[in-house]
Amino acid sequence: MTRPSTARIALNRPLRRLFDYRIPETMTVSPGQRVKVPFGRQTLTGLVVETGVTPPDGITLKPILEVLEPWLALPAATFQLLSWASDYYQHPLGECLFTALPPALRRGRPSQQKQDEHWQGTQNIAPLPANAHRQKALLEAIQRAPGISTGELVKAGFNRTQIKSLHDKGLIELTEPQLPACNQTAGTVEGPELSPAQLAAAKDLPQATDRFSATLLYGITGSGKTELYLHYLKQQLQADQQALILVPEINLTPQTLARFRRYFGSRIVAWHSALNDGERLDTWLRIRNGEPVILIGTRSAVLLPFTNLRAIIVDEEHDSSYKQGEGFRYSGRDVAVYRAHLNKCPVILGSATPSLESWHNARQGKYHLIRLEQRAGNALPPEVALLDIRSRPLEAGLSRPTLNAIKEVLTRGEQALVFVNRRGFAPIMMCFDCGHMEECPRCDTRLTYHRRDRAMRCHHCDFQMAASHTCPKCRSENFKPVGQGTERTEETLAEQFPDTPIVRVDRDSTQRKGSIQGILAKVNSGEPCILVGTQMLAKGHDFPNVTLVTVVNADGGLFSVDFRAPEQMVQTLLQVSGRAGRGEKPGKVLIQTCHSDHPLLKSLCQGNYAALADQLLTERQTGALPPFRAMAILRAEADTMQASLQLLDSIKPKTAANGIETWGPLPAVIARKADRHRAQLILCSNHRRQLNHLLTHVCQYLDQCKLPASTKWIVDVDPQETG
DNA sequence: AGCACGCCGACT
DNA sequence: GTCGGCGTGCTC
Repeated sequence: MTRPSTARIALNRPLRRLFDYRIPETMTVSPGQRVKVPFGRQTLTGLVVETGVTPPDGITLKPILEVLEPWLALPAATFQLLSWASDYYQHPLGECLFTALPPALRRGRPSQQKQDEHWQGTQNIAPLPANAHRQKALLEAIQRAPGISTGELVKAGFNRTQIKSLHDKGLIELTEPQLPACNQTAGTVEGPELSPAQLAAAKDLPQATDRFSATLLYGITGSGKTELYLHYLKQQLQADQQALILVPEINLTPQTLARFRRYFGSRIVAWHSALNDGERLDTWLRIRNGEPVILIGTRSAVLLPFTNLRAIIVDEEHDSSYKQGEGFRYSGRDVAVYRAHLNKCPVILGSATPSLESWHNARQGKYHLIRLEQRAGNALPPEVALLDIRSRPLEAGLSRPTLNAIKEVLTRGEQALVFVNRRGFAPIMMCFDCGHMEECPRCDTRLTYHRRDRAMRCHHCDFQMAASHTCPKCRSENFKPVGQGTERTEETLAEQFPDTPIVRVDRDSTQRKGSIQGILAKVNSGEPCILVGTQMLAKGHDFPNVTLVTVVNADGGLFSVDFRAPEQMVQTLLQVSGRAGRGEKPGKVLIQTCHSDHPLLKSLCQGNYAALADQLLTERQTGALPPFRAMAILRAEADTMQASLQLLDSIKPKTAANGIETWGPLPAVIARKADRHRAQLILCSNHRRQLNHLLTHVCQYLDQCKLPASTKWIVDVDPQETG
């Protein structure tokens, strides 16, 4: 067999092309290996994609300069996963591959903790010189223990020259490391105690097999999904196997980790955005070496180079933060399902409010559905009621009956939670004489008013200015904040309940690191208090003494331009409702709305997400929307709206072919952001394959278009936001 | 993305 | 006369 003399290399550049290089005769390279190559005038780190390729005509190949380490930076399975994702999400392969490397390996030198080479014998038989006793002994040692490392061989009295000599003769070859011995501390607890309902669900979870399976675990809030995950891993995961648990960023708290560590000790390893480069490299190498860890991580953990992954769990699978919103726009959840598929292992998607995508898959029988519809312990599901606030006087958004309900709870010595759904409802300054509202000079947005420092800020660029006391246009003094923010609600509540502590939880009040932990500790002391907050309060936290949840305004999601808005509204409201009555006391939820007869809100009161999801799916089917069709968005931004629209218009004719439907091009909902004019073209198809092919074609076309540097375009497959 | 080349305005 | 602005083009 002759050694290949050429290699195709991917670079960490936003280029939808690969570059071919000559492999010097003294060098061997394999796909997945890191190399150093000349590129123009610079020297870059590249990843080998393929060897033995035929380079394009008329190009003289430059040589690969160096192989950075003998082992594969991306093992075959991970490499395959990323190649698929690159194609599916239409993002350049080089950038996809490099996002799966820790920052320390993305450029520059080989890792400091240089990994040992591991050896095994080959099929080749070649005579060794009669006097080569040491080489003969070395070969035997390697054949006795395939996977033995250079370091171990040196310790056994061999030297590197002897190893190199056998390698050059083709008698030994590089191989994967053996699994390292576990020197891990075990958990202190055997396994979680399960309720009868949990036990029944546990029996229904997939058995450890070498087959792909996808399971949707639909478990209402407080039903104890985490215990099920723990139980499952205890039962099914063998001591030498790896598992992955994906969680949304804000759920990855020290408490979550501690809970898992009680059962699995140091086998639990965390992966999240707060790790530094050293910790990243360390964890990455442990995974790469096949250490049998159980990794709990956020979105990007799904791209880690597991070599023995036998189970994947995606918690809160409906959470929109699984979709990356920029660059390589992958969905951690969807990549996880594909990874399980490639890997032939089970994946479990868990949620109290499953995404319509997963719900649809379950209804179609693609996913196995497990229902867990009983709360653990004695907790009862909360009672949900609508409160129509049309023609009712409001105090900073709160009606009299709502305030009375809060008062009642406080007198019983319990706690209340006031949820402000701020989305699209930020406080703005308005003149009550001329109607003037302050706008951002660089964006098509209103400035929002921040009372704390009397500043007007744009939430879409970095613009800010001092707030004025009088209308800048007509000089009227009748210039006041309108709309609902957490600050105003907090203020009003403080007036109404002067003797009760008010705890505000939102991005501003939790900016100081760790302050949320302090806040939550205070709440869990159980003293009567009122919690005021945004989305952050809806997720995962357990407040045993909260017995009343009020939603200031539920109507934001009912009439939005975004087709996902109703789904997200229902999910958020149910998640926040789940905060009520998690202890012994029953909980109550009061939702203020101007549309108490809206069918979606009426169903919400039944507390039955399954019925709601069915209802929402019917609407999606009628509208021929995802998950019934595949969707992608082509977005453009330029110095003028005309340039953006023109670019998209030039694409539209190319989509006419076979079953691709397009909407637009239309200016984005926020048409101008930081003085850039934005537009989009929505593409839909009944056949994902067809849409994918079209997108490949469109990207190819746009790549070769000579566009002005200021005009940018991107593709978003399975978009989360349609604005 | 970098990085160089290239062609027009305000400085020694 | 040059230093340097960022538009455009190329990287195996």
